[in-house]
Amino acid sequence: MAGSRRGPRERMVFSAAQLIRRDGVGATGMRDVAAHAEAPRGSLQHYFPGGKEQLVNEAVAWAGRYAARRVARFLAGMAEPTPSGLFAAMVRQWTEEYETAGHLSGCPVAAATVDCASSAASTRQAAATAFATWARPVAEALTGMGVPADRAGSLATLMISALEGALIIARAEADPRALTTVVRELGPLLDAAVRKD
Amino acid sequence: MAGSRRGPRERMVFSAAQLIRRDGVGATGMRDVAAHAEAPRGSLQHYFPGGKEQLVNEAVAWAGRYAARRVARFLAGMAEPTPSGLFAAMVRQWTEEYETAGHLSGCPVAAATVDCASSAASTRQAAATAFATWARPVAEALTGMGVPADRAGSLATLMISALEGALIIARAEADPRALTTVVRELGPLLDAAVRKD
DNA sequence: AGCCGGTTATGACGGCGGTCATAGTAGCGG
DNA sequence: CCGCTACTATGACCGCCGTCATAACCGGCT
Repeated sequence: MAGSRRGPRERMVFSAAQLIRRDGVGATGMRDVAAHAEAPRGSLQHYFPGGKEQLVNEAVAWAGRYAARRVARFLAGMAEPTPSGLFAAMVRQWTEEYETAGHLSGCPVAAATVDCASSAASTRQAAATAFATWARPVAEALTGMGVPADRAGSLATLMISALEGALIIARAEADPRALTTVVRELGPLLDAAVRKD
Repeated sequence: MAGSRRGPRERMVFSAAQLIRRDGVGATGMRDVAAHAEAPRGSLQHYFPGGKEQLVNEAVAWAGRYAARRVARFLAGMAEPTPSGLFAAMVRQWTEEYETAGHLSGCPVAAATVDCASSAASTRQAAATAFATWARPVAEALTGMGVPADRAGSLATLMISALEGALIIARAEADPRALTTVVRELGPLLDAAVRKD
């Protein structure tokens, strides 16, 4: 993985996001993160003097930026972009993971929200900005496809909501069916929002 | 609350669900559950010899049945039921909670999935059946409203997905906006699925 | 060489978690 | 009164976790 080429700090943030999205925040220990990142345990307090909360917050922020980057890459790779195509591409990331890995992991931002929203205000805030970071390029892409500006933001929220919710159901069912279902049902609505002209 | 009239066992299951949906599974201790239920700590191992996993599983199952019961009550209270009306009623439960309590808690099934799907197989299974228990009456209601049978199940999945996802975003933002957004955007699609005749 | 800031290494500490063991109580049929 | 079952009570055990303290490294600079 290209991650091992990065510095130890970024590796730990990356590993934290990976472990959190699989096991949740509570079940992810600092020692686990260091081990997974093949980083020295002593570096944790050096790079993250704010402790676990800081590490989690940075992992969440990293995930938000990563999701936004994915959206940009999807758009660049689509010849004739459509809202449903973008949504399908966003979801495909997880269905592909299921096909290759044989199981489904969740979204670190969702995990952090579920585990920390009521206890750690800073993490809740980090998750909110992560979602915003993710939704912004989606909404911009929609307007670029001809969706009226006043609906683009709402539809972006709907897309991410449906994705996150379906991901949870799919994990519970250990089956990506819910993901493909929301793509199939939501796609037409999204395309119908494109301004005809 | 009517809960104190029930037996201690059911009270503990109820309390577990409440604490889990607020703090997540990892951050919810057995002692906390007993204290919240005003039940003796010693009763935990008596009623739940399977330990925390059993308690969590029962809390998840209870939440699934509760959600299904809510759906039935919504339908009974609606003069002219429509898909969008049902969805709005399902979401309203949380927006109302925000208005009265001033903050948003999550869904215990989602929390259990996020925290346990990759570690406790029985809990993952319990969450899957809870979602199925919830989705079934929704799908049946949709068919009763004239939605073609082959789409009712898919739309029920989409409704629950959008609800769960929006709930996570709303919690992160500490604002129910995402919930109202998905109702507004998804409502028309749901109503459009009703067979015209 | 000597120093020094940025790192890594390691062990200890306090707290809390789930679980177990054991004893206690209350009710009740015999 | 006995014995039995259902339930309650309490404390102890062990392990893990996040955090801190302390010391060692190590490259580069003077």
